[in-house]
Amino acid sequence: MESKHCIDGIIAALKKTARPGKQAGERKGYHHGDLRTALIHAAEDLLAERGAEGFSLREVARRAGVSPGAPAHHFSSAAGLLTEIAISGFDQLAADLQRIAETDLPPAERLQAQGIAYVRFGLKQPGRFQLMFRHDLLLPDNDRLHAAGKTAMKELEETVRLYRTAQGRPADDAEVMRLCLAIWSMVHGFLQLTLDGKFAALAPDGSIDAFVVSELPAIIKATWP
Amino acid sequence: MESKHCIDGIIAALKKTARPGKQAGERKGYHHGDLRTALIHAAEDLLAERGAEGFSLREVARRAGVSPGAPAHHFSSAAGLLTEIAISGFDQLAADLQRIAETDLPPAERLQAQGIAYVRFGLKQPGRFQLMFRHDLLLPDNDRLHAAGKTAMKELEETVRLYRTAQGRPADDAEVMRLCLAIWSMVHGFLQLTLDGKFAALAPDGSIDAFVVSELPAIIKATWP
DNA sequence: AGATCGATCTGAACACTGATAAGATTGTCA
DNA sequence: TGACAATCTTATCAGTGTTCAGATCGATCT
Repeated sequence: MESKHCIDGIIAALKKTARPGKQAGERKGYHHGDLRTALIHAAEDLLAERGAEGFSLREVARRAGVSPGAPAHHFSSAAGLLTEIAISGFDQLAADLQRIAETDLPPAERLQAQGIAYVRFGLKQPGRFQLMFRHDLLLPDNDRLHAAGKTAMKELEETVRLYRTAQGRPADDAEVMRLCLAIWSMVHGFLQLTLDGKFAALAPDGSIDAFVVSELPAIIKATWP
Repeated sequence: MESKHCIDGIIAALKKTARPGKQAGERKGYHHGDLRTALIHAAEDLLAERGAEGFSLREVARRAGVSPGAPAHHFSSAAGLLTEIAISGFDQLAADLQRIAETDLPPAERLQAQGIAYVRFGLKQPGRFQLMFRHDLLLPDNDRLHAAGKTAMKELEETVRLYRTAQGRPADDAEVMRLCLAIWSMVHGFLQLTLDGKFAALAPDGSIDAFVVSELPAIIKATWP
């Protein structure tokens, strides 16, 4: 009995890490085995390929080799599936920011690095990033989603507090919040405008990402030296 | 002959300003008379009610009292109609910014006022604003759209140039561009995050607009004094 | 071991969407 | 008046998310 349960756990873990089922038709029988995570993986792939607007729940089911009605047994709706992906996106973002917070860089450089990391995150995963800020595609009032978003922002908040105190300026909650909103807004807007192609004319050779990554540090450092 | 054409012009002008056809069934006969502008008005109303995601070309046709296929004779596609609305949005935004540029405020206050005007524009017309930055819903490579966007940004650019020279700091093209990107990114990101509800937790009494309008000036002035 | 039962998936609906094409209608112009 | 081009209707197509009765399967209980 006990050994059986143990083996089941190992098998389930192997299935998750091995990422099977990406090819349709790999299924053993009527039951998929781990459809929930297979759907999430398929959705992440689709999001990476076509962006948030090219997403389609039926296409995800198709890629998982399953009928259009199958996802309903694992997610309340398309928004439910997308919400999971948005949550893991905020988790990844928080991890990226935390990695910088744990360095021994001076506060100013730490702040700048976090801003750059925010933009890099969005450039690497445009579809996922834009999804994270499309509340019309996500479940409203989802506690885990809100919590994940706040966790990511806490990373920035702590850095801002250090930055202010290192500057010898007041670091009360109101001042910290204002600077948080300021830098978050700037990197977020910069990223959104980039992803929407509004800076296309500024990059002569057509490589927007290169332009963005080269100009952004100068912009941030000029604003918050 | 000539008087007839003249009268036709007057009638057409009256129709445009009077905004008829908002109620379905007001049509005289088989032909609508001024369906193109009626569709634009209906689309603007729908956008104001349900936002960019609630938009539907069929619903617009329904509101104009016309069949689903009718819009195809006036716009190449749904994106064609939405592009017209985005263009007029950039025109309005440019006018708002220009109104401030024509005042005799000192450059710093002028810059701050333009940032605040940008956010106010988006708060007043959230659906239209978000549409303006959803290139997946608009016609790609539309010259008039790109031109309208650039015109709006020129208003900001001139103010930035004044601001830099008034500060006695270098105002070459590269520096002006960087500051333009910085302030545009911040107000744009601030607005996007607000409209996506990411600041909802910060406004205690639930009135986000009031919170935003009260905090934004402090944030901008703290960043660019 | 065998029956049962809940979880899982299918397949077919339903009500939508945007786009397209053939035909009906109308205004205009020669 | 007749012809023509612009305009609008109607029907159709392919696609979407969601729902639901029924098929299938794994696991659990007797």
